[in-house]
Amino acid sequence: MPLPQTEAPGRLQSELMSRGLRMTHQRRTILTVVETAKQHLDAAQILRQARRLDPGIDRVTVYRTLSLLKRHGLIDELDLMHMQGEKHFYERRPQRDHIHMACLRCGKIAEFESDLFDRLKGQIQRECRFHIVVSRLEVGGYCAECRASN
Amino acid sequence: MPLPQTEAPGRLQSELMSRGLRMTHQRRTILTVVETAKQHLDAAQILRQARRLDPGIDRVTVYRTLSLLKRHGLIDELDLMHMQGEKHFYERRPQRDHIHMACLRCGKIAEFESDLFDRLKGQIQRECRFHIVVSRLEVGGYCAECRASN
DNA sequence: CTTAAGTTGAAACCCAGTTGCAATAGATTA
DNA sequence: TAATCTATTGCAACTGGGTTTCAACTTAAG
Ligand SMILES: [Mn+2]
Ligand SMILES: [Mn+2]
Ligand SMILES: [Zn+2]
Ligand SMILES: [Zn+2]
Repeated sequence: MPLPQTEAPGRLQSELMSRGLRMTHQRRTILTVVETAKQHLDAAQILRQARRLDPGIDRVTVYRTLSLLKRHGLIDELDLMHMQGEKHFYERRPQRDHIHMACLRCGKIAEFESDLFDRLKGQIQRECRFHIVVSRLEVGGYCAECRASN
Repeated sequence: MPLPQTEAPGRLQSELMSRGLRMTHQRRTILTVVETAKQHLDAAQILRQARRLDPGIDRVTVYRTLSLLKRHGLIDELDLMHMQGEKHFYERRPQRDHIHMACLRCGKIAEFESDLFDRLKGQIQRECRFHIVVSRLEVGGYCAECRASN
């Protein structure tokens, strides 16, 4: 069952519309999936979720929409240490960047915001005269639980 | 022409041998390539270089050796923002971690060591009780030259 | 030298992501 | 509202980076 077009646009959607991009039914669906995701989703998961709202949607449209969102800086692409396969994960770009920690034993992903991280980016921009558009800090290791139960 | 086996072993090589791993001719060749690389190389580049020393070497052996080195923490795997294709790049793990900056316009890769980065990792280990095994900070943006000539 | 386990190359395979193209659907204009 | 123009879509074929399988071959130990 297609989404009603009366649906209130989310932030991603209004962001794209304000940039003069065509708002298609498929895009609206994919944006909704990304916007309401509770964890980091890969392209296949996004496709599956999107198909529950609009069964006709094709995976190529998911990939195209993800690149569009990436190009516009509205989502971030993550590797999450490529713990199984080479796929990438996506999340709405947050107001403030965060770090991703991937446990190499249990696979759990944790997030962490840090003032030190913000300062580090500031240092890079100043000392390297490098204008940062996107940044990704991912660490792999062992979480507290996995270290305990060992 | 195969490398003479009298060749003095590099750090990677002696590290692997000290861990009781079999030192084959192919591994020696690949280790030499990685060890003497002047830039970040992807698997295909490593294969090409290795074949110049030992033409019979197969790409599957390159991939297997790279995973071996990764598993032993002797090399780091980088995305470098996946600026063309989905390939990965490799470098010998340095004594001190560094940050990679990829210019989205000219493609240049710069490296940067920072005390703030070391402190940030310390903070993560302490405050998140997360034992870091590997860390990767990559930023994409615009280098000084590209910002000037625009 | 013999032996046993680890490693190799070749070929087939896998999977995430991309490309080409004709049909379709947004947005704009009249 | 209808015509128009152009961006977007779905499908199918394709690409590229990396992996699996397995028989033949090395390596290191004894
Ligand atoms: Mn990657
Ligand atoms: Mn996140
Ligand atoms: Zn864990
Ligand atoms: Zn540049």
